[in-house]
Amino acid sequence: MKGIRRLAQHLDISIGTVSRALNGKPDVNEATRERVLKAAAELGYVPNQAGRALRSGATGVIGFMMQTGSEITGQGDTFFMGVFDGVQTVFARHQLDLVALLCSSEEDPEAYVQRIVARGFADGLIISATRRKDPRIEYLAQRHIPFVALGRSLSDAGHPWLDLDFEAYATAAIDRLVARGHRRIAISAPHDDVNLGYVFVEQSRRALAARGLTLEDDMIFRSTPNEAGGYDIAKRLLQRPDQPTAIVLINESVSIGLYRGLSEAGVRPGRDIAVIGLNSPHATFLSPTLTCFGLSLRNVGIALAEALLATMPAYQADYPQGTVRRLWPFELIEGESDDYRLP
Amino acid sequence: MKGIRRLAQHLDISIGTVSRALNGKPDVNEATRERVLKAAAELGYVPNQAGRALRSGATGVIGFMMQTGSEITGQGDTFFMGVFDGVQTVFARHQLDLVALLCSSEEDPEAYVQRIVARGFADGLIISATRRKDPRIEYLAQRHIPFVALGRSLSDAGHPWLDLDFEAYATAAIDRLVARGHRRIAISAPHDDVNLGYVFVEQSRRALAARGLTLEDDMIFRSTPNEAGGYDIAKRLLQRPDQPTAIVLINESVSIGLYRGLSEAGVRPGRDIAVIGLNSPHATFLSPTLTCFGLSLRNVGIALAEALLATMPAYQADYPQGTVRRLWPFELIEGESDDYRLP
DNA sequence: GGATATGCCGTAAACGTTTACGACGCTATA
DNA sequence: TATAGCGTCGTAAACGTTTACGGCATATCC
Repeated sequence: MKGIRRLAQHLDISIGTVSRALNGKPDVNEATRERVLKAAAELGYVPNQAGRALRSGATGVIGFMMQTGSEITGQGDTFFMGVFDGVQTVFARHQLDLVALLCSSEEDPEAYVQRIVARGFADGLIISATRRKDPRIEYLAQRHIPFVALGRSLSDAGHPWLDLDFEAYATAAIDRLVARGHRRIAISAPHDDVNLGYVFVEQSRRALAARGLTLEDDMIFRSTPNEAGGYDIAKRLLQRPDQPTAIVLINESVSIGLYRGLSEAGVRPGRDIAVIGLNSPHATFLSPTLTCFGLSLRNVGIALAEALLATMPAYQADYPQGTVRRLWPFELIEGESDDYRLP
Repeated sequence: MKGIRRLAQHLDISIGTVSRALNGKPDVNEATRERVLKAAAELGYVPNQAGRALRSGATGVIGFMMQTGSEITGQGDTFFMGVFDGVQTVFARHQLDLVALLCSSEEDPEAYVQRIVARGFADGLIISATRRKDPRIEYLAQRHIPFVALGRSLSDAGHPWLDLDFEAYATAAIDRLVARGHRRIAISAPHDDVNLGYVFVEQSRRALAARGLTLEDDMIFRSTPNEAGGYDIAKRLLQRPDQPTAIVLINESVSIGLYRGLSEAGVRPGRDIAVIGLNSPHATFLSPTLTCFGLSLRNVGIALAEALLATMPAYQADYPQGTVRRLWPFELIEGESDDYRLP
């Protein structure tokens, strides 16, 4: 005898009452409820996931989907760890468990999400690294699976999303550089169709145009979003006859490799070239210090969790209604890397 | 009508036969098996996780347990991403899904693992960041839950484990430094009781003793295993009257902060102090280049997965028997950071 | 005091799948 | 021809939980 039966037998009451007591249903005496909770704790009873899920459809699990694999990663750094931290503080209040769904780079993300959904793996999903056109969104929305996207997309299904305000970042960074006299400003960009890349490139273009400048195509340095990509950018950038005098980076890790590539050529950020990037634990310790934009990943995680729960019937009572679509602002952290000024 | 019933109705055969066909059971005609597989693909049928798990006990999911939370992380970097990559290539062959079980820093790891097991969440577990004495191991072994540990522990339950060879690392690094004339050699260490910290400290002590040197307690710089910890080490190290002339680091990220802290004081690795660390994507791009020890995380992941599957009855036919207990060797990557020599 | 409401609890069906068991038709053997 | 064996398939019971439903007390009302 095991499971809820054992608990019921031990207490000499029916399994129905035990279940109701544990799940906080109304029609159960407070005295017996306490007896049940006490016994459950003593016997270490934990409801079986499969049984519960099969009957009620709820698993008590929220999945955070992320891609793995050598190329795409680089994003996979401490970024997600910070977000997880925030998400979990919210979920803990509802006895929800957060698990990371690791989609291999060899598997199609849409097929993966379909599999997860069909298997009834999680009650809700958080998807990240949204593509400009993202089939996952359409699929989830159509099936009415509760989900929230970290990142916008052209695929609009009236779904909730959160995103970092890369437009504001591009504008602020470029305005700052233009104000310091820069005219030939380069930017970095991912070479896949992840949405933030598009947003960043286009807004950079507009910000430059507003200052009477144009973003030439060869001033867009596409790279893998990791340290090696940054190193590669430095090499390509330095061998150009019309070197840019400043560069704005869209990824946290590329600054590391960029610094290295520049220093090998004796080029020093803040003295010979202006660099603006995004904040991260290791970017913080670059020398010379990186002028960067950052935000509280934990707060993003909290907002992400709340946005998701607001769409789930079982939890939405505790959260403000309405599908949230929210841009999260960056804050400037002044460093030395953009001290380089032109007349 | 949905699920397997729909598929059976569509094919006009019983659900039992459909199930047997899909699961590769012997007593089913090859022709009908093909019909079933074809129809399943067309209708996009995926067996419901809960139903399957409830009946057969198998979920098709392997959990990789890792801690989240601001303090402990720092390990959470690209390290795990590399391991995941290897694990998944093995699991893909068996239609097993890898998910990361994120244990919040506010929850007791043992309670967490008990909850996961009692819920019947996964068929097998990979646990990481093993403690010197780790209650998770005893619990899992006692319940006969298939698992493998990434990291050794004093808690020996005859269980399979893999670990990086930190003894060899300590010995090689210290021998190298001693050969270059160093006598006052410092090491870094975590301040919790994670097993690798203990191993590293003790082996460093032995390696020094073998050279007639002693590891003074105040030459052990305990810190958080991240960039900030490295920065802190630099500050503490520099204000000492009897500054060490060399330091060996046990973590991948601390080198970043250490470099920064040293450079602020005008101390340059390889010229004024010798530094040896562990390899990582960002350590690779430090300047001056870091002399470090590294290995293929992907291969570690592959070995980890194979070690786990070898203990699971459903899969062990494909893998060599015997519980694996294996140390993984580091390889030296020579850099400039330990060029500093003493007479 | 009878009818009605209320609080609490037990019963049993249902969720979707796997699998032990038995049934059926066919072939091979005696 | 009778029997045994084999290949294939359908039937139905289980897995552990939740929950609709009904039943039994006790309290409340006229």
